[in-house]
Amino acid sequence: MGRLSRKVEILNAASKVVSKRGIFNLTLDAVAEEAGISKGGLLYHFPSKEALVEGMVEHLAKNYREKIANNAEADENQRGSWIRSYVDVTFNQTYENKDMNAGLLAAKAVNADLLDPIRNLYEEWQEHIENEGIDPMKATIIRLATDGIWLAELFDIYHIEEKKKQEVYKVLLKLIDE
Amino acid sequence: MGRLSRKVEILNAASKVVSKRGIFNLTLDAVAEEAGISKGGLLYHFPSKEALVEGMVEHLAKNYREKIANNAEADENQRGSWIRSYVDVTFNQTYENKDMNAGLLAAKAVNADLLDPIRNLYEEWQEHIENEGIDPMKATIIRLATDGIWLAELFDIYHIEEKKKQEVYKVLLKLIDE
DNA sequence: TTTACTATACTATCCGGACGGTATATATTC
DNA sequence: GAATATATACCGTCCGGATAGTATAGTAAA
Repeated sequence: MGRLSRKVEILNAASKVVSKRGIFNLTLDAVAEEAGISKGGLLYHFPSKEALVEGMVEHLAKNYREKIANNAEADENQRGSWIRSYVDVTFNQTYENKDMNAGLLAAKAVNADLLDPIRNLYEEWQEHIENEGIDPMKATIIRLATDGIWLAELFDIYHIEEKKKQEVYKVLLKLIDE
Repeated sequence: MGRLSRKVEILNAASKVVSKRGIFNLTLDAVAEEAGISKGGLLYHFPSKEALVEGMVEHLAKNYREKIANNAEADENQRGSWIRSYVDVTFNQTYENKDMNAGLLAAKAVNADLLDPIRNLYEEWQEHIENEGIDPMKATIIRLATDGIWLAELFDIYHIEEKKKQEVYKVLLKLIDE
């Protein structure tokens, strides 16, 4: 297997379509074209649009879960490693964040039940964050503030200057260790 | 004018459709039915779907702006009145919050430029929050944490227990006055 | 009679998904 | 090893239904 599986390629294409062209252009034709496959081929792998979105959410939940977990494990300081990892990953806007947003929007649009894997993720993280030696309330507030950044970026609502964003980032990290 | 203007009724109906049935069901027919009007009547008031969504966003931005401002003015304590108002309104989940979410999602889906009034609102509030006697960084973090609650409720992603939510609320309010 | 509003009928486009095929690889049987 | 069968992966067309938007004729009130 020298390349990503076709399924994963399709899922990435779907995220790309949403990110670049919006939910209303998440059509089977558009995804097929972006993935370089025919519509028939797409439907072979995902028998319906809903199945496609389901796949998107599951895939991104898996990726994100691993990313945060690996990041937390790599931290030499155990205390607060999960909340630190969460803050890190959210602030370091990567392509995964975009995929996350695309998946969230797609699931919310197609069928809110498809958000379940994200709900599970959210609760898992909260569980970790509240049980790693940091005052739970403080940890929760740091987490929520991080989610606030996420909201602003999801809707591109608040053009926070990079410098200011980095300051917030630093303050949140410092708060963890106080 | 003993009743709301027809336009406003239509805008409320549109928000309701999005809240109850999702973005993909924000169709002219569905909005017309929800508003108790014909499709022709709807198109008389809003000549296109985009115009309708534009109307939604402008209307909710106006309402929200007034609501936060009134709340801030009614506060006997000047210091921190805006951030307090912002936290209050966001935590007290009202129908306006639902409308806000519906409008955000609709604008994001139809044409992200339509989010401009929200961008303006966001920056206005930030301006107030950073200049009312509270340490700007602290105020920003409180605001972001509040937005985190907003994100969770927008996607119904985190089933925070009401009790816990109220604790967070209280802690944020207390932080303002520290 | 103008303005504000409503209703109905219709058009053109788009989209999900079904479907009939094709190509290739691997087993199985004789 | 030739012939037959089966599974997997993929392609491109077609169709019914939904939807945005148009055209037009009407009503109520000021």
